[in-house]
Amino acid sequence: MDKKTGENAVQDVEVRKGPWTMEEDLILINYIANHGEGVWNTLARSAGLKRTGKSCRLRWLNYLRPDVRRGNITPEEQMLIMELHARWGNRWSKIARHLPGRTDNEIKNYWRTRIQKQMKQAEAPYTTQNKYISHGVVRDHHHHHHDHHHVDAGAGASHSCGTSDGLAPETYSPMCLESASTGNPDAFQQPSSAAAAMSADSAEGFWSVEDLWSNE
DNA sequence: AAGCTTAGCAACCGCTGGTGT
DNA sequence: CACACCAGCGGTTGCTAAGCT
Repeated sequence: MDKKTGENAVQDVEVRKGPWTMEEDLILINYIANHGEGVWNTLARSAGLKRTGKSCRLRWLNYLRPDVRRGNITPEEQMLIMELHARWGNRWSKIARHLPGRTDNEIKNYWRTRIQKQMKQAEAPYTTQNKYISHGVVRDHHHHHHDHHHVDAGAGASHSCGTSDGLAPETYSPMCLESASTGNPDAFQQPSSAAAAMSADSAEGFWSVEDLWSNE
């Protein structure tokens, strides 16, 4: 009767779901800063987070990662997304690899909420055949060999963390410390330049809430 | 001014392929 | 060889904010 796959061990650890809190973010950030990422289930447990490894991974990759870039898709990026989507269909992660700092999730959301809508309105009444819709595109069969698990970041060295935007309201975005994205984005072991952003009491590489979210 | 609808986004879910035991 | 575990992908949902009537 127990199929506890380690991740779902609902025995004594109740698993949290839903939106992440600042505290949880901090725990995750600090843990990864000190121990590195990987083996997410173990990480979740060791860090003391009552989350699944999956959830931690997602949170980190899509949101907390220093080199992640959110909001304000530029027109150039939009063009690229449309182009790549026309070529590959819904291969979001593949597309994302060509947009430094962007995640598959964000591109997917962007596509669905904006581009798809735009096209629907533009393509309009007459055309019965949407030349753009992904249905017929490269849907060979369900194969996605995830080539690598790092985006080829490092190319986009100039991520200004979305602060230089005049557009989005910008939800709370913790990682607005200029990350050393030009190194190895994966490791993040020693937040060298980020360490500069830390205030005094974070001597041993522990970031406090004030360091990340300056609540005005 | 209040209620209702729509848009946007963060996060979850199920599934797949790869790898180690 | 079979089984178990892990990482990753893409689809989908649920919640909140914004816009509209």
